[in-house]
Amino acid sequence: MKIVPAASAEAALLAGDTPTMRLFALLEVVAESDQLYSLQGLVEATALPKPTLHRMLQQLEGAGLMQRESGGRHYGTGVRLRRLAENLLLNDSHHGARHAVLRHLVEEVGESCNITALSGSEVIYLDRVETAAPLRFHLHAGSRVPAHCSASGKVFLAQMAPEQRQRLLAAAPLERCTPNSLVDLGKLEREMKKVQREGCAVDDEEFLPGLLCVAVLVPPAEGARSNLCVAVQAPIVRMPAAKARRLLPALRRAARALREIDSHVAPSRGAASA
Amino acid sequence: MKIVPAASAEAALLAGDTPTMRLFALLEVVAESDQLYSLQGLVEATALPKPTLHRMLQQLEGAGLMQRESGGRHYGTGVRLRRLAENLLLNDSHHGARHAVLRHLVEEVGESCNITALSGSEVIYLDRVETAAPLRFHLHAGSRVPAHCSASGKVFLAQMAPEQRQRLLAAAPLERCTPNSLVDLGKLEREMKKVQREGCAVDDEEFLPGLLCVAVLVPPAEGARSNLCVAVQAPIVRMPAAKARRLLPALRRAARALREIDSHVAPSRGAASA
DNA sequence: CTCGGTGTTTCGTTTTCCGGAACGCCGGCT
DNA sequence: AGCCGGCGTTCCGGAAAACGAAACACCGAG
Repeated sequence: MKIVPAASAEAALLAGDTPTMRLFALLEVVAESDQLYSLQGLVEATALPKPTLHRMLQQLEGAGLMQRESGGRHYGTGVRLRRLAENLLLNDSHHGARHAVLRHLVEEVGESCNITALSGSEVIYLDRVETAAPLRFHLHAGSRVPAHCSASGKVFLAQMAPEQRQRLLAAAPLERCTPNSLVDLGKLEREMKKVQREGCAVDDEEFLPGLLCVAVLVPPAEGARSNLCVAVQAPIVRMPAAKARRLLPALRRAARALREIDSHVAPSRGAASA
Repeated sequence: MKIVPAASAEAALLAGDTPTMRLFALLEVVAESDQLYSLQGLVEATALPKPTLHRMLQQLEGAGLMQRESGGRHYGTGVRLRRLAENLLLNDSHHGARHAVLRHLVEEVGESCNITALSGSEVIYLDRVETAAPLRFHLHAGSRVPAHCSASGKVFLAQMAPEQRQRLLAAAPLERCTPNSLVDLGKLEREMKKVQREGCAVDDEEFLPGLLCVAVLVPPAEGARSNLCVAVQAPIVRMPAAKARRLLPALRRAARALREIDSHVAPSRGAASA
């Protein structure tokens, strides 16, 4: 039983289940703000014990991920971390390409769109591009949503074999996010049929009140299954179901474009350097 | 005293004294090349035991630092890691020597300059210093611009392997920001040749009407690639292309200065301070 | 239905991490 | 000077995580 000391009104404590993740969270804290931290400052910002933090910083410094600044009394990000960051952004052309497709789709349909994947029984937002419209939902990339009450989630579920779906859904009681959420296994099963028939799923205020969402699967290679969806999401006042369905062709085009991107993957051995 | 076994042509084994650092090294391996790795592929690339690698990847995936792609058989970098990378580069630029170099450059050439990095298919302004002249474009640090119609973006694209560039550009139709934008793949490819030949890229009203921009790469360590550019940006009425080219020596000096900042950090090992 | 290659799980051992308590250092105050 | 309070650093025994050989599960090809 861990009694977390309530972290005060200040910044939340470091999330972290394993030692490594705590280290990572520490890096995020430092990277997120444009300042140098003293040990004591980090103690206050993270609510971790001082010796622990000291050890972590030592390790990070030794590895070149952080470095001391201004006479050793403060820590900043290190060269190696910067290099990692640069390489990462420079090289992730898969993500870059997907993002481009998404941006183009948003421009075409005029509403916020996102790319999702299933992880366990949750849907992860891999990427998201917002519409320019002033009224919009704020759902950023990286967030997670229960599968049973999201359009993408229902698409993923619908392509599973029934018993696989059962296993996933039976694991935990279906959370009711809104009055519209499908929390009944029977109803959900019928919804699956509908999704299979229509080749798309609609989330009609099942996750958040006022939010309507339509998702289609990025078509898999061949007979296989896919773990990528594209979806459009908008306030229901601006995009009722009827209008959303009219956007389906554009969604499907984007989905096909995304398949193209993911189709060619690297072999085991790296070739890399030109 | 540690004698590293000659690193070989391939990054043979993972350096790492502690479990966390091994994880980090793994991230570096994945971030350094633009490809998706299978578990087996990573076993070959890192010489780590398979179950160990499997556990590491599980942990990273659970934390959102990596994610599975193309049907769960391959791993790529995750949203959270990308966000960390972007934050890092953004915030790190504000204080410190880089900003000073930039300010000095602006003073020298008399026009607004900025430092940029590529993220996916967009260019991010890491830092920017404005000229004092009253007529100027308002483009602040942190904003993003499509790679294909910005000078910095073209520099980044030009250093990529052709197929990587292809993937990035083919994903979505190239947006035409102005009549001058290069939206034709063939033309763009010819432009790449030119950039490689001249060692700099010019954006001649391709992003905003009336805006001319010249960018050079911050030279990478050795044979590697870089994800940093310096560029000067000004109204074309004040800085026509001919005048911009006359500023190239100053730009290159600044670029070299920026490399210096990133390279010599004086860690305990290596010495070799310039 | 075997076989080779891959992804995944198990489990006893080894290594690392954890953080309360205590210590040393320094600058400001009396 | 002497005291004090904040900060960085070190110790060390209990707790937790990582390790990786072996074995298992899965799939498509022969």
